[in-house]
Amino acid sequence: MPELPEVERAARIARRAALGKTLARITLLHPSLLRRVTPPQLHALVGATVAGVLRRGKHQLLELEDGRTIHVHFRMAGDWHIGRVDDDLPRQARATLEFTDGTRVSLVDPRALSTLSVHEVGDSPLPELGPEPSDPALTPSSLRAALARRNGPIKPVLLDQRIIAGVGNIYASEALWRSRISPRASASGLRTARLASLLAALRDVLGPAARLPGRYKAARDSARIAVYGRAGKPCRRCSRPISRIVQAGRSTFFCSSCQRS
DNA sequence: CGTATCCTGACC
DNA sequence: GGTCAGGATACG
Repeated sequence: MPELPEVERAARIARRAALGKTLARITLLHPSLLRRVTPPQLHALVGATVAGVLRRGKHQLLELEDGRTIHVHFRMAGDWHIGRVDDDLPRQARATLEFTDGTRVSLVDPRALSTLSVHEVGDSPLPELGPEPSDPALTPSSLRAALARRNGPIKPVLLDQRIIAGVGNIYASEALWRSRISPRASASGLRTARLASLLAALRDVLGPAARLPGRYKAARDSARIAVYGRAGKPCRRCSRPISRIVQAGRSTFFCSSCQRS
């Protein structure tokens, strides 16, 4: 499920469910969650109140009034499910956050790759991340500078969260298709004009949360996914078949006819 | 740089 | 049974 637009939506849902509420109980339902958090850390959260729910890239931060932070990353398949403490647990619930008002926020994840960690005051919960797509300081020339020392093809580099936070495998392919740039084009070789169109395409395809402040985009066409998963089907621009290749272990979909290096 | 790894489920 | 999966990281 989750790239930036889906995580943005999830963070909103969590915010509506949890903001201002006080934790009554946190339960881990799958041992994979123990990779980043200990039961004592979780028990110590009881009684804390959620002061804010933020998204940064694909990361979610539940900021507590006392300055601690709960960090959640959905990885490939995580999502929130909101319910009440006496509801049946959703299938594949991996952790639950229960609040004193009876709200239950469940982390559901069929693959159990999601991570949850607790950070004390002064302990930064986030890894090194590039700018948000919506950051006005992100410009074609700043992007060019960020790519200057990168050797390989552009598509895998776009997945590096230190370049632009929140770009994932689907929308990387989509943005390259929209800007007619080959996924195999050299990252450091792209000139500012082409990066301007790539950046515009990324902001467009990543949805409202990725747009520059104050800019609207009217139509959310159903053709938002133009290439991903469409190997062999006709390109929506030139009708030639879409190709699938593997780069850095991930699928890339593109049109070898109208996307050029 | 590429590859393996963490997990489970869907699909061929 | 094998392959693939919208992510990230640890390795060689």
